[in-house]
Amino acid sequence: MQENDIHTKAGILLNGANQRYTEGRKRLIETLYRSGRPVSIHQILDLEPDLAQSSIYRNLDALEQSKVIDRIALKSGIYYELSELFLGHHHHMVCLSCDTVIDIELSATDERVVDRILDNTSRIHNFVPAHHIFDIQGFCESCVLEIEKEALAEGEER
Amino acid sequence: MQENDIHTKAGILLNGANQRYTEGRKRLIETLYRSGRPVSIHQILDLEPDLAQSSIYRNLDALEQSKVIDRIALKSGIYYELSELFLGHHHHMVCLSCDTVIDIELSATDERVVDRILDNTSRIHNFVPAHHIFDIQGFCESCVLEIEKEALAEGEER
DNA sequence: CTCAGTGCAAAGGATTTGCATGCCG
DNA sequence: CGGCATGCAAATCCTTTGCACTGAG
Repeated sequence: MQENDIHTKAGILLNGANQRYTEGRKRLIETLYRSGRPVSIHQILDLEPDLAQSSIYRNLDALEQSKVIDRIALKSGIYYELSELFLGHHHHMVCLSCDTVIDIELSATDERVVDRILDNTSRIHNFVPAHHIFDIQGFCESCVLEIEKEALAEGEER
Repeated sequence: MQENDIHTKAGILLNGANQRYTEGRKRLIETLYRSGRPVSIHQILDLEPDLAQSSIYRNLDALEQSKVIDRIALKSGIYYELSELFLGHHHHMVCLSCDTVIDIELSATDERVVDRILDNTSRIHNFVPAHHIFDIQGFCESCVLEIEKEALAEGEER
């Protein structure tokens, strides 16, 4: 999706929720768009040093409620990204070493399988399903290389 | 697993991590065991009013590092429960209305399917997988009844 | 114009830390 | 005993709130 389309769509979503599309909100959306992956609150505050912190918090709330962005809870904290209305349905891979989060997509088949499991399991427990979270935790390529290098260095010491 | 066995096993795990099995830690484990579901930090603080807050935080950390308990990050906050070493591998169903979290198990077949998807997806992205999180978000039975009741009442008003 | 959004500063909560004391091993 | 764990209070960090001012519609 083009950056222009994003702003148009975000404007419509905000309007529909009786919210204005202000400069500060536009900035946040651009930051999320450019990052291309979930961004932690800490990172957002760093990336937007000249927006008031209080406005950032308030705007993230407004954008979340208007369904422009999604809030993601991970062990390493809260992250935000453009909502699935922009990015489509997807999942996350979280590196347990460096806390980086990347978006991934399952094949259509796998996604269908996950959906079926979701429905069956929900039915068993009289639960009305809304979403599923299927996140993979592990170690990203660069951290694995890092870890292997350290292991090697340790081995040589002995 | 019996309560006695839990304490024995917890003691071994703590010992292995050079940690003592103190009264305060025992209390926390009992609270988690009795709850039978993930418990939020807020709830833990409420349930243990005569333990110092700082000790609770420190002990939750110590227990997590010793793999006695698991920390779970959800949109509604941080939760703790006995680790999978005690409860076995399982997943969570989170009610978006009342924030209750319950443990669920997938059938062996479904679990195998999820594992296969996990492995394939990780391989594509050069990622070394450690765990997967497959949590279901939706509305629990009692909240659905509640919501339906309200909808009905609204309908009658008109 | 008018009201929602902003910035600033202060309040409020949650979590962490320092230090003297207690208790597990 | 010796050192880790505890309790208390203070410090710190994160997030929310109040209020006067600005800008979007």
